[in-house]
Amino acid sequence: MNWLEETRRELRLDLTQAAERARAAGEISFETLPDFVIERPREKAHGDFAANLAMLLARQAKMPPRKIAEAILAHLYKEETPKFVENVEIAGAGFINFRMQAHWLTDGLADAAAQGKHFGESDAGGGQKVNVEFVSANPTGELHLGNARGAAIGDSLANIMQAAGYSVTREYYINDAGKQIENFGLSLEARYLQQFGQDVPFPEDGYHGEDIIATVKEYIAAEGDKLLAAPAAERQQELTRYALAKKIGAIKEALAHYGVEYDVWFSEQTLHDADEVMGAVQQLKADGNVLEQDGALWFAADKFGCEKPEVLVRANGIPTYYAADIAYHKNKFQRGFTRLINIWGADHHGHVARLKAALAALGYPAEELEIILMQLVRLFSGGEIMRMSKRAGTYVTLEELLDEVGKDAARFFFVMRSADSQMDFDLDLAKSQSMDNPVYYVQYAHARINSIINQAAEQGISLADAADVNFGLLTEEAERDLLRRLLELPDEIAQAAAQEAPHRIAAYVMELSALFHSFYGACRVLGVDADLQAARLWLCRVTADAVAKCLSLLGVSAPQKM
RNA sequence: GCGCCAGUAGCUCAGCCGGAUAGAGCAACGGCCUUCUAAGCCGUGGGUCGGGGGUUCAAGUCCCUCCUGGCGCGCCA
Repeated sequence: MNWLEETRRELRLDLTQAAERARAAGEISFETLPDFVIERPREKAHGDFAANLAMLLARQAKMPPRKIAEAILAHLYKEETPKFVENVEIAGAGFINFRMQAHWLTDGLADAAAQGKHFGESDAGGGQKVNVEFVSANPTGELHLGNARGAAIGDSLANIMQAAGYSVTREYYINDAGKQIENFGLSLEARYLQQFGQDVPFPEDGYHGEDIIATVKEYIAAEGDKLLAAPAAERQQELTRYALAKKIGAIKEALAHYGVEYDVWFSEQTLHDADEVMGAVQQLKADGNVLEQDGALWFAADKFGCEKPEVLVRANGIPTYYAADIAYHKNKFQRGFTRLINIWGADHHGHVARLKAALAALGYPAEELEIILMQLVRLFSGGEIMRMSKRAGTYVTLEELLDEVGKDAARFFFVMRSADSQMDFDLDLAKSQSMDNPVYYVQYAHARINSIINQAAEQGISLADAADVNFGLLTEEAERDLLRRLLELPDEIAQAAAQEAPHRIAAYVMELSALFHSFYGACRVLGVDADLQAARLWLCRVTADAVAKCLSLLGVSAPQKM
């Protein structure tokens, strides 16, 4: 339970009771009390909390909202004394505004201080088992900017949901089966044979990258020419196995540099090996949801809200990626997850409806599969949009990005924007002016606070026991503005989790930092009256912890000094 | 043609279940370093929230329609 939530709960109860009494007294009439909100007004002049109850009752009660508000107020706090409410007034179109007593805010700081590093966390998620799958890039290549965005969003969302009381598993789906892997094997084989002087043709849509040649050379250095005599199928298989392990290792390493660690690396091949793909197809068939046409097997997706049927098994007998994906998501539900979140590039959105349709046909709650479609990252350089192309040298890998701007700036940059806004990534800007990244503004706030606390320690002043501190001494406007926003941290985290919107945390921590910088300019911490100093030191401590928590949720470091 | 996302200050973007006078950063201009980090603070200017209609006590937010940009609509993944 957090301070704001607790307060809102009490105010809601108070208002509900007052409205019931007003009805009992025959002053207003309504069937059921509407689901009103208690919000924090943007304008400080409107008090600490505002309720829209009277406006929502207007229709039922057939009275003007302000009259209703008056009737409710006539019964509010008549029989009991409120714990924190200073006064209540009617304003605007019929808002009921609550102004809290001064100590309500500072008691909130005491409450936060007592929670220590856990301040901000909640059990809003109720321990729900959530699977967050992100990046899942093709394991035959390197990670690029789009993957970097997906990784930042997915990992941060997982962190945030964990802090909000969900039980989160981070998962990477390895597409190590299917046509592109077959192609990969053929490419490797061709390069392998070419290394031994054989003039073999390179597959038409093979992997032309230099990295394939390098991988083959590494293999030869370690294992020699033993595959020359092997049957082609075995040769391809062995080279594929070796190269995939290398590639996946490199992907893991790049992600680790980016601060991303997965709980599960899920291999698509295992689904085929365990017959889960055909198993899912068979289940759809048994339920009469497939049809045969042109030699292929189709899922009747049109029976489940889609436009047309979709191919599950090709005429050549090989199941499609779609069939494997159905089996994969079925597998996730079977592992006990009750909520599935996937971060996908916007170019995959055509796949969403048919995947949900198939899961619904299999009897799973498709609405618990949430697919966050992340708009694509467009590379921008010299004022022009460029295609990501290896040949033109405009292909930017995650590792290169990390070398250029570093983990903190990269992750903050990507998680600052909401997933559904398109991003233009200006390479020149990222390289030349990374200091413009707001991440430094936030980190600077953390370093500044740390500096104050360190200096206090050097003067032999340590943080007092929070129970002994008179937080009521914090009366300056800058202190109270900071504190007011600080206490919203648990709400912000819970809301970012519920809305699956990690960018909200970035926005929040920027605001919190701005409020701290203002406070810093307006109030001295060290060298003031000892009791005031003790209270301000605590305000600093809790602020620093809140900033550090937000940054850590975003995968960004909180430096002690800058 | 159909579907998804976007259109908010000069630029990049926030804006939570509809709430009161639409915000931030950057850019521009003017101030503030002999006291805790100036990677900072304080102040000023800047808006038909793409256009039009509708619902509502209340619309940037919901509905309809049109315009513009991006991405999809494969027996690819």
